[in-house]
Amino acid sequence: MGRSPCCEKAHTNKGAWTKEEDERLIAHIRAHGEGCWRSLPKAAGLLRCGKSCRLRWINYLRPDLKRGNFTEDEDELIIKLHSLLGNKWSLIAGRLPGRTDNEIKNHWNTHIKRKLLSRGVDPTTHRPINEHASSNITISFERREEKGAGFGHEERSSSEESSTWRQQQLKCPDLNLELCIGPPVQQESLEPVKREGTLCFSCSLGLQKSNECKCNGFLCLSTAVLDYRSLKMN
DNA sequence: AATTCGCTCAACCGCATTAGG
DNA sequence: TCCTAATGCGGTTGAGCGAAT
Repeated sequence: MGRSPCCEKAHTNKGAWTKEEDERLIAHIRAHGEGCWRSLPKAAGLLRCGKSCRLRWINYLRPDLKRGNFTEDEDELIIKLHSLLGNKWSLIAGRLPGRTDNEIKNHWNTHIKRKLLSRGVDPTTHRPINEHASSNITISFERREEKGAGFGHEERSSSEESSTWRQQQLKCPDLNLELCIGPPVQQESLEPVKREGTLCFSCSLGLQKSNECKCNGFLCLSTAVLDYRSLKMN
């Protein structure tokens, strides 16, 4: 019979939030903290569904939101993160303090996409536009020595599928798109400075590999290789 | 002044994932 | 281990606004 609706649609408000609703939500969260969104509307005296309350709080009412225009640095960071993570807006937002996934997604769709196109870069693949017009490119995230057992291929059990994979390899024999991300080449990487309270990229994604991680700075990919299989596992 | 057009962004929807019994 | 409810996420929509005609 399918899943029951997240709320009683007949008795909930929709559309723009009023000032009074905002105030009720803020007051309730200040008093009781975040969480238990399902029961929050009733407890706060709001005729909204829990999802709507959560979204309103996260995207608009949270006190730590930055708001305002994105800086050039933020734009470039979003572009870099998007080239690594794709449309994983919540992960990208995790690297931009004070910005929400919704805000970044909107900014990407309205500004950054256009910016990249004007540079002649495909916003989806992050490759020059005239390059991919001639061929379809399959990006492999696996390490060479793990072919056949790595991320994206563990389900390839049948011989038919593996031969398809071999054919793809034959089509592009010189194409090696192993994703290997190194730490940024900066002065800082030559003279590591310990920044307290900052997490490396892996840690912030929950990929920390305990003894290897030093968390020395921004986007320091501790193992120098972002293992996408771990991303999938986590 | 009225209308149209394009842009922005808050909010919604549906699916995926996670947590708990 | 399975099932259900709750939460999270990404794609999409549409109201509101300013600029252009």
